[in-house]
Amino acid sequence: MTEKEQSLNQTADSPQPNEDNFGDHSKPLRADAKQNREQILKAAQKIFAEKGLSIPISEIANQAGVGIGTIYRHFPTKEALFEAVNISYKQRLTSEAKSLMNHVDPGKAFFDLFSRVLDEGFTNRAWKDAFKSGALISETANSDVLQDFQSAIANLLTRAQQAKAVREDIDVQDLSTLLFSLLLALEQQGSASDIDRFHRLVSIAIDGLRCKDAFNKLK
Amino acid sequence: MTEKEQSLNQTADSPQPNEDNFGDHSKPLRADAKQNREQILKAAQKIFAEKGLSIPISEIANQAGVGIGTIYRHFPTKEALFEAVNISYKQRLTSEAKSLMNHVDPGKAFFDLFSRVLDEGFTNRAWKDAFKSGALISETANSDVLQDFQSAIANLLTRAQQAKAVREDIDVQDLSTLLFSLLLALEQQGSASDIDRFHRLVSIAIDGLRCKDAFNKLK
DNA sequence: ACATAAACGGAATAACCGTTCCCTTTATTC
DNA sequence: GAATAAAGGGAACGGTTATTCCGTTTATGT
Repeated sequence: MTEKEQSLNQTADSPQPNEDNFGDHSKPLRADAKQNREQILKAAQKIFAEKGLSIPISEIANQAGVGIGTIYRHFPTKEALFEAVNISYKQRLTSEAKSLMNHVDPGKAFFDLFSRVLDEGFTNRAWKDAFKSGALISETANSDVLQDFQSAIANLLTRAQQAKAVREDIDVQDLSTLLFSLLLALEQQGSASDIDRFHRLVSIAIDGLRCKDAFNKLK
Repeated sequence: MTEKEQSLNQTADSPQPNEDNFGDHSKPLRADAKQNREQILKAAQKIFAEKGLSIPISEIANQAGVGIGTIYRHFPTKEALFEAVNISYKQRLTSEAKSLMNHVDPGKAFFDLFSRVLDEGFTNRAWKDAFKSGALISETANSDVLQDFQSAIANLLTRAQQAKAVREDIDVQDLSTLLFSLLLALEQQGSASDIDRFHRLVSIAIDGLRCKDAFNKLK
């Protein structure tokens, strides 16, 4: 659906104004360009967080005070812009995950991260959409950040499982799916005082994840 | 987004060919009309179940062997068609719920229904979309069927809670949200052998829903 | 068979958006 | 303060659908 008509109106020598500096860092940007790029990212961050991936590009352009063309000068597609915005979230959570890795209680460390990811999603719609579009689970580019994120989580999970704090039959994929599903849950549901409901859901998930050995020992 | 331009191209006396017999049962349908209506419902049921709410209407028209116009003669909007299809799912599950209401073990009865709803969603995309569009939780029309469904579930839940099989701090809304979230989980994720993953998820949810008293008693 | 209202079909309409194109504006360099 | 290449803006394009409109076909009653 994206790779259809490549070289249609491309009369073999036109200057190809776009698809230039997207890998970026090739040439220093002009002063105004750099500023606009930042405005765009800021606006995108705000609007994606509020309304999710589905808003029209034009809305971001408005908010940023630039034209649509300017956005496309800086980012080849809407998705690329979205990705750019999401990288920072991923980095933040990754660093939180890493700092939790040395926690004395592997179970607590794991469930802390679990809650953090969900809390982020509760207030940040872009984060949910990132999960939805698979941006956190598989996919293409920015694999450095993504892999970091993945392996940090995997590490916490494994340690928690070894400590018998988390049931052993699940893997990172299960975890992603579970997170994904909880994040989506509140998407289109009533919005108001749902924080209580949300916490109850999280609590159910956490109890469900717990290793039953802890209880079995009591017998 | 749906109530915008009402009477724009409406020159005050045009015959309004549509919006006639949608409340229906007013006049007996012509023989071929009745047959087509059934074909449409059958096709819609199949295609919605396979591909969800997002397929174009034209695809249903093809499958049913009728023109687009015919569909709109019978159903005022795409959503109305979707709703018509979904009513039967709701009715089926409602009757299952009712038959579980007298089960000796309220806990088992509740978790059986819980699993049934999820299994349905696992193979029926329309069912997921129904949840997504809120069709099972709040909303407008067909309130008879919906209320039946809701109260049947509420009943099972309450009984299970009274029997200390399910934690007492949740309500039907929580339950809906949880179901909703699990149904959505597998939507855009890998598809192949996901049934195992799905069952693990369900198992997590069920364990999380259990009343902790059962374990506490062991102390 | 015929008349006629009901039902059909599907081209045309309308609205929405991502992306491109190209003309205009501006930062930078000398 | 020109010259010029980079950057900006936003109208226009193209694709996708839901929905409408109206000329054609058909079931039904007589």
